[in-house]
Amino acid sequence: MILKSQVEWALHCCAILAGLPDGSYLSTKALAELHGLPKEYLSKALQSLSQASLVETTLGPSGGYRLARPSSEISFLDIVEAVEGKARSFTCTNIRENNPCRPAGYCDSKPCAVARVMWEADEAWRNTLRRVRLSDLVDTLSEEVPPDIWRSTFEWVLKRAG
Amino acid sequence: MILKSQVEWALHCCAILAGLPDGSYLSTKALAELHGLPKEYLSKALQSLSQASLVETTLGPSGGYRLARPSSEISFLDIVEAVEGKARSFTCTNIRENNPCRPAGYCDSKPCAVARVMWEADEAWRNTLRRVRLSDLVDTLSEEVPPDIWRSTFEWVLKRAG
DNA sequence: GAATTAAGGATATATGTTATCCGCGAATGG
DNA sequence: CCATTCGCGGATAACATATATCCTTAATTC
Ligand code: FES
Ligand code: FES
Repeated sequence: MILKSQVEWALHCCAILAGLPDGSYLSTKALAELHGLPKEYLSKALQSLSQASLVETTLGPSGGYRLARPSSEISFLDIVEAVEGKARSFTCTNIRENNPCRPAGYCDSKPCAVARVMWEADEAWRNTLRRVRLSDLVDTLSEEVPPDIWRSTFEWVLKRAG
Repeated sequence: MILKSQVEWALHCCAILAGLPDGSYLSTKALAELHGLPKEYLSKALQSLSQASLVETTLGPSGGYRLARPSSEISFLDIVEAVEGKARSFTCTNIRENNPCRPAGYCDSKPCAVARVMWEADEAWRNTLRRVRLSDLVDTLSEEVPPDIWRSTFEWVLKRAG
């Protein structure tokens, strides 16, 4: 069980978009250069964010992406699910139905106890991600990233934002 | 992010092994028939359990698998990690190092804030699985599975256990 | 009109999952 | 001793998914 690397990309890109001034956009090209990522493939991740209505886009020169909502109203889970999908990590294939001792046509009243535990763990994972807002991440980063790097990064970004 | 189907298989097999009388073994063949699974491939999952020292094996006719510890001392996490591996679901590829605004040779003091949140969620998932014991599963199943199916299943199993 | 952009389709490659087959050595039962 | 039954590990193939690139289209800017 491994998450796509696109998850890391999308989270970092959203953190950058959260720091943009209102009304300006940042292009895939800039985000790819900033993070050293393949532009074409990063574009797929950003499209996922767009389809999930987490970001808005505009075309043409000075076009690109911006957040569709304030960063305090976007959770880690929103971003992770946009890229990774909302499907649960554990899928029950109902192997209990193959038990040869079962009467034919017997129908279970509940989902399997095994699956319920696995789904509970999945929910715990999602709840953790649900509780962390994008704005929390930006707060943490602005504390931890050395001020000169933080500043020069946003100068770099603003130079390319439309 | 999706778990292997072997996880479902291993958990169900362990639940059966937990119901075996002391000292007896159950073969891959029996476990595969009981759950309608490909014998050869299920064998790989059981080998993983064996390598993790969750089960003990013996060879020859009347050989097979049994739990290496009481079911109250085996957690869901033990079983899931045996099959799925202990690696975290999120791997940080350090894309922050590619920031062109970074001074060359700058070294981060902490893991990235993004990764820390993802790892925290991973821990929440593992903690949920850690808290559930195999014996808890057996208790739940013995309550929920209709008594006649439960009984005939173990008759079926005992007939094949060595 | 020329340049730039996001979007989406097609395609290729790498990796991981699922599955099967085989041979080995150990244990059992006759 | 011998045939059978096992777990174990290696090799291999089929299939799905993740990663990556390329191309076309339509919208936007200047
Ligand atoms: S049958 Fe699917 S988890 Fe039990
Ligand atoms: S650099 Fe890997 S999660 Fe931030």
